[in-house]
Amino acid sequence: MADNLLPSAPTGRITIRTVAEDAGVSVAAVSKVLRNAYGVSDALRAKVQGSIDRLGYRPSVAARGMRGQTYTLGVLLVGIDNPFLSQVFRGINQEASQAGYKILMAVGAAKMPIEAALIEQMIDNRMDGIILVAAQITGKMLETYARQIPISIIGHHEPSGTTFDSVNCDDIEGARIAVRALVARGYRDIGMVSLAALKPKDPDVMAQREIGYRAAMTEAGLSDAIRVIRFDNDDPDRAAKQRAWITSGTLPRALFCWSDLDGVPLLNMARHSGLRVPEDLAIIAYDDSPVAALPLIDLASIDQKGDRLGRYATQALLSRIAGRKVSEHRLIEPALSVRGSF
Amino acid sequence: MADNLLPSAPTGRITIRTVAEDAGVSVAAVSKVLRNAYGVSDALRAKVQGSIDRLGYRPSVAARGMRGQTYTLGVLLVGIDNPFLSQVFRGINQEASQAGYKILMAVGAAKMPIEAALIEQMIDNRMDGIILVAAQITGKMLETYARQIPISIIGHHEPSGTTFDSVNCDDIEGARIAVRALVARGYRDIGMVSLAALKPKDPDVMAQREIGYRAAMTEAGLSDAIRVIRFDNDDPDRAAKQRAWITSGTLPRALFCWSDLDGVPLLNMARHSGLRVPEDLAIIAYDDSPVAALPLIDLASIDQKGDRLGRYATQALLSRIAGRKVSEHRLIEPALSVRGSF
DNA sequence: GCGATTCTGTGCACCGTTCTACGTAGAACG
DNA sequence: CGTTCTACGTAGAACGGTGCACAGAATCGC
Repeated sequence: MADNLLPSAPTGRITIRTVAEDAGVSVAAVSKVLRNAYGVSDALRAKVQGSIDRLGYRPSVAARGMRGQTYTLGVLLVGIDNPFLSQVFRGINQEASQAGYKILMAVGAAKMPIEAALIEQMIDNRMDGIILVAAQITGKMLETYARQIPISIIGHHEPSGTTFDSVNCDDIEGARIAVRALVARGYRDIGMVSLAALKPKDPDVMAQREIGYRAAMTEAGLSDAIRVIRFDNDDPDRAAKQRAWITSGTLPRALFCWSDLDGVPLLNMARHSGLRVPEDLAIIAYDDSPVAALPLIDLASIDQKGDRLGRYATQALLSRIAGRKVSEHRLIEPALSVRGSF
Repeated sequence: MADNLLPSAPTGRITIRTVAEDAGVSVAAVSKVLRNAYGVSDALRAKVQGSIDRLGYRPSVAARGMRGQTYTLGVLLVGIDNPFLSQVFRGINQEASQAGYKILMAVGAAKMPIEAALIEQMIDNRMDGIILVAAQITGKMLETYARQIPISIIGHHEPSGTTFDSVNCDDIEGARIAVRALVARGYRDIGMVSLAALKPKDPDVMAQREIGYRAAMTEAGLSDAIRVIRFDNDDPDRAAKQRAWITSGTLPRALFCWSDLDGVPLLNMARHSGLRVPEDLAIIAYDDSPVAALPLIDLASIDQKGDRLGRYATQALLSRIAGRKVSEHRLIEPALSVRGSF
């Protein structure tokens, strides 16, 4: 069909060869300067650097990727519309750029096959390492990929993993903090709002928060009041079902919600349907997103310290790339942002 | 038995050579199958495809990038925490994956030098094309980059540009719609909240919205009431200044706000400080983000149809990659999401 | 029946780097 | 003054694909 291949290359690309010629040295010498490799005199370095600057040369990542490093990290996010993720991303970006690494990211829609394809894409693109943020990918596939490329993961509790590193906020403790705070205010009938999980996997942050919730309830002698309400993330009638539940009259007195993503809408529905928060319904959610902090919302929430998660995960990845062989699993402490919703 | 006489190490990565050996054909033949190139019989294609599937072969993007296409598009977003952008991204993703293209994205923090560096990075990474979303980059640099790589841009009004394509929501019209809606309800004293711009550039969406605001006010015979209030995006005391303004008693009766990003907080501050919306202050903002639709917020907003912007921009980019030479500048119509805030 | 014209598949020269192995000049050594 | 070090620089083979030029087989036209 379209064989009108017009070679629109007016100016030949500036390659390492152009630079070498310009500086009157060998290609290998330029490469050495580029990589700060051993065996370059100051005179040669200056000469080459001069040519590089003058010509505005930039090495081709593609060509680099065929033999050496690309100095690029891949970041796989579950979604793009979650403000918690943007905190994490900020942390990653900061740490990576400081170390002279570039970031390319992809968005995985919380579906395993899509995530797998994206990870493979990153491997194909010869990234030096990958950071997975709250990915759905399971332990087995994770191990497989981690053998092919350094991986650092956020939001996946699997401290037994040996081929990858992880950084997490202590989700069990986060849930505990929330429940304890509610108990301290005198609430007894405390339910938890979670996602539907066909097979709740331990590594999942959600599972951890449920564990924390149950533990804290039991510790407070409230094991009889334990109640987990689930809303399927893929359900098209999700909002309607939440609304129906809020107005059903069967609500617990207080709610611990897995995320602001549900917490904010639930609080909205409650107030809108005439319930007073916290007088009729107390809520503490998770993620401490900016929306939760709005005066009209004023939703208490557990702060996961996303930027710190991002920074630590990047540090771990870089040290793994640098050669570390043993895996590292770090846990940071969450905190409650107290607001008027409980 | 099958001792490998050829240098293809059994342990090494599965390359095009491995596949060729396995299928008993030449490397060139495999490459042809990969690229759907001309001159391949069905028999050969089937044989090669079989080997590819069996071996789980995936071509190296880096190697491809050195000669041919990478089938990867770069997306540069201004930020990650803006819900409007996630709509756009969804549209891009949908259209690109349908055409067999992969997406890699980067985030530019609305700073020109950072954006420039990221664009260069994408060129270095041999992306087939780039989509810029609401980038700050100016016309001149844009032209320069567009000569090196196909570029399609969203949120940048410059229909005179010949080297790149653009897709925009009609921002002048969007502002007009908002002002007209306010006028129709009887409001006269209508102010606009905008960003601080040292030198307001025409291509900027903000400038366009201001033009629309002024035009609509003039058309309604309200040119005397024209009033633009600016808040610098980089000001650390931004929130405090907004709060001070809201409580200053010098507010206009109605507000057209450049984005929900400011509209939602302003509405919050207003209600929180005792003002009734819309009885004391009417507001229409821009972007129609999910937060605006929350019952407790209920903020009227101009819908930019982000996913359609994303889809069109991707289509334009792909057709440009396919060989189109003349540039294409498309404009789509915004719409008002009516809510209780005015 | 024979040259001309498709149709298929192959060989090989790239693409722009990195990296190993090696050559060479000058300094240090005995 | 010859020999060994050391430091610097170079040549050339990868890396994993693409795509041009071409050869051999099959089909066609007359």
